[in-house]
Amino acid sequence: MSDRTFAATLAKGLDVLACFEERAGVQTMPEVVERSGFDRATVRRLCLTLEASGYLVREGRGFRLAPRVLALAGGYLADLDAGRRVQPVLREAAEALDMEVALATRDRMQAIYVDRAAPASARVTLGLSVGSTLPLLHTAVGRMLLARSAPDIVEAALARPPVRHTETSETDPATLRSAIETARDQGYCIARNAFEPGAAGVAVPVGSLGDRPFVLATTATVNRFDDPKALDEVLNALRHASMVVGRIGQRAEGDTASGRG
Amino acid sequence: MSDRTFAATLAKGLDVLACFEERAGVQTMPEVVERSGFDRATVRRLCLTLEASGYLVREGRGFRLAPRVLALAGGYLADLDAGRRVQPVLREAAEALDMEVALATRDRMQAIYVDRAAPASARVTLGLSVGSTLPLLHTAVGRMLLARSAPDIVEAALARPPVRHTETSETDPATLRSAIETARDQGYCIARNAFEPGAAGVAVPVGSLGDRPFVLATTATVNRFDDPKALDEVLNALRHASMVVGRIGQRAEGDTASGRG
DNA sequence: GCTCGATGTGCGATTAACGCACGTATGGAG
DNA sequence: CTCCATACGTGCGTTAATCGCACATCGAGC
Repeated sequence: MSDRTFAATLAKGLDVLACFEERAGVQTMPEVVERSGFDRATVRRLCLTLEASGYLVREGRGFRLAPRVLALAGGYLADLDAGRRVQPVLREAAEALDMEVALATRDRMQAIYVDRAAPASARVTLGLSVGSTLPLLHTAVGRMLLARSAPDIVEAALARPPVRHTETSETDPATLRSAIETARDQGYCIARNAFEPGAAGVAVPVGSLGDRPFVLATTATVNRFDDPKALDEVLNALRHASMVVGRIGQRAEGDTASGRG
Repeated sequence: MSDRTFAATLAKGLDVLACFEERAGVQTMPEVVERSGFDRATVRRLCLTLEASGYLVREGRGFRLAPRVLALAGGYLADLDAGRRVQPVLREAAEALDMEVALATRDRMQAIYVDRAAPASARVTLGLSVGSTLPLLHTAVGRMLLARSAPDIVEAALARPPVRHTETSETDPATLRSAIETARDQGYCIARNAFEPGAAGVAVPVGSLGDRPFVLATTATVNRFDDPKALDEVLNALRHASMVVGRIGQRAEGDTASGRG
C-alpha cells in the first residue's frame, strides 16, 4: 500500500545506518542483514547507496561509518551555537569543580551527550564523548531528563525490561518513579553506583529546545558528594553554568544567515 | 530504470537531511524544496519520514535537526574510542600550549573537526566544535590534509572556484599547490591570515583510518608563531600528541563486543 | 475581498524496489 | 587438492512504492 506521508526506502536506509551506531567498527553485510532483518539484496543496495552518499566507507569485506556523520552532528551543534555558547561554560565549570561536566539531552529512550568538558587534571575518564548515550533510568542525567519529560516518556522508560548495570542498580519501578519525582521536586538529581560501580553523578536542569529538556551533569567517584557541603558546591557551580548557558530554546531565531557559508 | 546498486529514495532523503547541516536552524518545506530541487510532494514525504525516524523535529511550520544525529556521530567517535584515546591527549596538548587543539579529518571537500580541546584559560574561541567544517585550501588543517590525500583530491580542491576568506587569502592554484607540497615535505603546515583575519593555524599529521588522513591542529593569533622558537615548541607538542594518539587505523580490531550495550 | 504562498490530498502512470534464484569467488577443513 | 560453507554479485518478473500533477483549503497581508 502506498503512503503519501512515508518513504519506506528512506526509513530502511536509516535503519541500516543505525546498525552502525550501536556496534561501532566494521560491519559486514551479513551482519547488517541479521541485525536489520531486511533481505540481503535490500541491505546490499542500501549499504551501497549509503557508501555512495558518503555515510559509509568500505573496509575489507565490510563497512564503517564515515566522518560524514560528524557533519550532521556539526549542524546540530552549530544550531545550538555549542562552540561559542556552551563549550566555554562547560569548561569553566569543569575547571572550577575539577570534574567532568556535560550537557545532555534525550534521544528516544536514552540520554545523549551534546557536549562535554573535562578539567586539565583529567584523572579518570569514562570514555564518553559527544554523542555518547547513557540509560535514562540508572543515571543522574537520565533521571533528571525524565523528570522534565512528558509523563508518557517516563512510563515508557519504566515499562522497559529493567537492566542491572551494577550490583546495586535499582530495578523496582516504584522506587525509580519516586527517584524521578524527587529529582523534579528538588531541582537536581544525584545517583550513586547506579550505572558504573564506584561512580556517582549529579545533574541539574538547563533550558529546553522545543519540548526537549536539557540537563547539565557531572561525574565523580562515589564518595565525592558525601559531604553535603561538597554537594552544595557542585550544585552551585552547575546551576551557575546552567544560568550562563541560559535558555537554549530562546536564542535569536532570526539570525539564519549567520556565519560564513 | 531500476538499479540494483542504488536506492534513489534513500539518497534523496539523505540530501534533504543534508540541507539541515549547512544552514542550521529551522527550515521550512518550501526552503528545502528550493535547496534540494525535489518536488514539493517528495520533500514532504521525505521530511515526514525523517521526522518519524527521529532525525528531524517539527518546529512551527518548519523542521529542525534532532539530537538523533548526535548518536550517529557518537558511533563514529566510539569507533575511534575518541573519549578515551584522543580527548585526554588533546586536552593535555591544549593545556601545555595554552591553545586550542583539534583532531580533524576530511569529509568530501572540507576539513572536519573530529574532536577538540581548549585550555582552561579559554581566551578566545572561534566557535568551532565537533563536526565543524573548514575549507581545505585556506587553513593549515586543510592543507595538511590535502598533503596527505590522493592527487585527484588535491586537484579537485584546486579546481573549485577560489574563495577569498580574508584580504590576503591566496587564490592562485600554483601557489596553493606549492603550499600543499611544502606541507607534505616539511611534515607540518602553517597558515596565517588565510581563513580568519588575525588568526594562524599549525597542523601536523596523525595516523589515518583506511585512506582517510587525520591531522592535529592548533589555532592562535597570527603573531603567536612569529618566534621560530615558539613555533618549535608548538610543533613539538603537537608531534608528541600525534605520537600518543598513535596510529588511529591500527587499534585492536578484535574487540567488537566492548562496552555495555 | 482579493491575492499569494503554504499546506494537505487524490489519483493515475511510471518505474523503482523487492526478493527469489542462479552462478561465482573465497577460504577454511579434512 | 578437494569439498563445503559462506559471502558476493546478478537477472528478472512481480509488486507496489514513488512521483508529480491537479485540486482544495487555509492564513496572512494589502
